[in-house]
Amino acid sequence: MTPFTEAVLQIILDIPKGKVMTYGQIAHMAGNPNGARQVSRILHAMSKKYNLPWHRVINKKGEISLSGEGLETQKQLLERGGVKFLNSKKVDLQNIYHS
DNA sequence: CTGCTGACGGTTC
DNA sequence: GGAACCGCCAGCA
Repeated sequence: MTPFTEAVLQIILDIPKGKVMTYGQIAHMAGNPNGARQVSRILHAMSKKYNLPWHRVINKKGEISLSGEGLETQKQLLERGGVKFLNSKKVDLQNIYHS
């Protein structure tokens, strides 16, 4: 477990309900400005072992990067938290959390 | 240990 | 405005 991974997990857990963050933002805050991709890897791997709110993480366009059922699951979870959607994939950019 | 993959993002055509 | 390319490096077989 690298410090980067830990930081990423912390940040994700720290995202307030009803807000979302982009991979790039998280990576940058975790101390790795170019580690957006690693964030996605961490999400995938760690959400199985830990109970992570992975659904609060989206790409920079403000869209959900998944498709099919994953997309619907994420959408449901976000809407349940009060996040508004502009369309089936895109999240309202005002819901993006920045500290 | 080695190599491949990828829930991304910035830059360059 | 949009497609293509490249760098980044943590997991996993």
